[in-house]
Amino acid sequence: MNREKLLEIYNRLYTYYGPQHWWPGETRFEIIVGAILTQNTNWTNVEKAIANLKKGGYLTPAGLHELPADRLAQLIRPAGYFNIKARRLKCFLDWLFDEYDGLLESLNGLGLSTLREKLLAVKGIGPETADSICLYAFQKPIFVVDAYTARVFGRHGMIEAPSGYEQIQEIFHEGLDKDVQFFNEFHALIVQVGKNHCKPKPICNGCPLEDLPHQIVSEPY
DNA sequence: GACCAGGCACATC
DNA sequence: GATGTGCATGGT
Repeated sequence: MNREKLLEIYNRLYTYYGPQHWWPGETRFEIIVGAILTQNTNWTNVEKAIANLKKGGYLTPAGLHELPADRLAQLIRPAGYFNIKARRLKCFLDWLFDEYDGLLESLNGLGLSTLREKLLAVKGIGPETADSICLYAFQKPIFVVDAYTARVFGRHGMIEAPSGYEQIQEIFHEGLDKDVQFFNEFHALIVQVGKNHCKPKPICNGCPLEDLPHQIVSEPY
């Protein structure tokens, strides 16, 4: 039912911002680490943490698996929440080595719903992080919801007041074709408009969605 | 100095 | 099941 509206928003954002080339990260493992580090955190801070890991030569499953947690925490310090994120990375790696011998390729063979469930069972990986990993690291067709998604589409009247993660995700899965590249680009574009215009204090002037019906509403998610 | 950032787990009611 | 809180750095 919302297909037309969703596509109009996508087209406007794509016309305005162009292709986003997501996820920023050179390897599958870097994407996964970035997904955990960026939880509630500005990406520029994550880049510094990742640079530290790269510089030390630790940005591999084995490298991080062997690194002591307190040493890891110091390296990812710029990303904020460094103690808890060090533990979360460790949880992921412990699981990866316990269950799959440290081989990410083994995860690639799993179906989308199985992979998602298994990721969610890892402490520190919630719905958004799991879906980011599925979509951006493993090219599985799933739409990633985040705070920007809720805010942008809440303001444009497409999301009811209190909505849960899966409820919002359903809107996109129902209205759109399950296409990896399309989901990739759409989410990245939503982050762009969120960063530039659709903030808690909106900067509607110059927003590519400015002339669409919208109003400031309480955060729906 | 206040506000914000690509969440999540856990406690409490 | 809903709501509140801790986690923390760095840019605007």
